[in-house]
Amino acid sequence: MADPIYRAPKGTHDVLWPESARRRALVGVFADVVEAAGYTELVPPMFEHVEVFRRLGDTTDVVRKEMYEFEDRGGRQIALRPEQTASIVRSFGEHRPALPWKAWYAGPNFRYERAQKGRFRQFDQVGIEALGPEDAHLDVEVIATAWRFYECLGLQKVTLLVNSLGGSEDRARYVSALHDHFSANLDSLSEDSRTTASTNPLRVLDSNRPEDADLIDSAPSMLDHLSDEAAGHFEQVKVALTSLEIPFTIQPRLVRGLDYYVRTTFEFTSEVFEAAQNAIGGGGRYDGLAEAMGAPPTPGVGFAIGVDRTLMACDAEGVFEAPDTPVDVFVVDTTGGEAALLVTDELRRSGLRADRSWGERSMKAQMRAADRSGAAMAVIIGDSERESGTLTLRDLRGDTGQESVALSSITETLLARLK
RNA sequence: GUGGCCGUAGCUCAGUUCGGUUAGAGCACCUGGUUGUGGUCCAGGGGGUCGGGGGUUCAAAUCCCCUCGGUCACCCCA
Repeated sequence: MADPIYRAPKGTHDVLWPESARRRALVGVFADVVEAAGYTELVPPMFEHVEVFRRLGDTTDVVRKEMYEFEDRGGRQIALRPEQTASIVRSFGEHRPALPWKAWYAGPNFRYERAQKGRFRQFDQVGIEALGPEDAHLDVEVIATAWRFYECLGLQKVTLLVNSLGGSEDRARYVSALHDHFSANLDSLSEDSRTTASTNPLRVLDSNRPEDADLIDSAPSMLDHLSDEAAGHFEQVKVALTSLEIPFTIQPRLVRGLDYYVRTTFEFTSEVFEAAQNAIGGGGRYDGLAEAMGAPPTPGVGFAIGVDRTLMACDAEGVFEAPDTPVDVFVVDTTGGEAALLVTDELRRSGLRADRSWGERSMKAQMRAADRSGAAMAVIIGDSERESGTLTLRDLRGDTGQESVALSSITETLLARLK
């Protein structure tokens, strides 16, 4: 293939129709689901001061090595957002809305990584964040909202994994226990995991390297290190999920890569994915994040759903196909095009979707274009119509033939025929 | 950042093992068969410096080197 001069940057791609229509439809479904639960849309900027994201934690890879950072012309240190929770919480601190505050968002994020299946440098997420209540039922509302969204798309093979990381003290005690466990057996860990074991032992639990499997299996469980308070919170979450009849699996090794999570964490994976990147959504509680951003200490919980991966899961399950959006009418004009210009304009102003063909093409060619447009009806304007001041209407879907209609009544006739 | 695989028409791919007429097919596109009428059918047509550069050779899509791109996996995450 002759290389085009320019191509989309690595890890990005153009979304052409009909996939573009499908994405828009997905966001539409999402908006319906979350707005039905009282979430309102927040549209944060796509870039922030670098410091906003640094608050997410020094050991978070997303922040440490995957951010698109640059200095703007005013000397400000800016980063394209690698996720949106930080922006939402920053926005919360800036505007101090009344609590509880429930916001949803949709839009692209940017991470400098090597692309692979289901992982891109620019990727869309939809998500919600709820700030204020510490109520375990809020955790469950957030999880349930994601679950209902997947249901609305028609997805059946989604698995919900839940875990509790405990409060910050619990977490610290657990990390130290993990550290001891791994340090005692460093030799049997993979090379990469050895360094991770000292910097961020929790992350080792996420390793996919086969050499690490045994030591991960034998590692102490987070659930044994929960305080009574955290254990109680987690218990409430499990009970409420059960009463909502949302099936879940406890995954004590579910860590997640953003360091701000405490207590409840969860992840949705697709069972039908052949790809390694099988997480289609995830989230959790981040009670310390608002404070870290300089806002009044405010607990929060939320999730992000990956649009690209969710659509891949839909593909794998054969659900949520791209909507077909053909025009209603296609105008064929062999008299030069002025008639088509006027007729399409009139039809469009009356609310009909109308397209036409271009150039001095034969009627055969124009009819072929009409057929391919998917339009239900064709309006034909040739020399004889021009002389008699009429238009010919042809049904393109069935075999009901065609009829002659006065120029002045074309719109009302079409509206009646297309009903 | 590390490793595996792959780059031939707009798309999906033959051809590369063992170098040898003018590089093919299907789909898509255009024109005609049908001087006004689509979808089926038939005929014809346009479109490729075989990702790019260098090398070996009488001769390279085919062999060698470099490079760019894609893809999959690790890391990490959606």
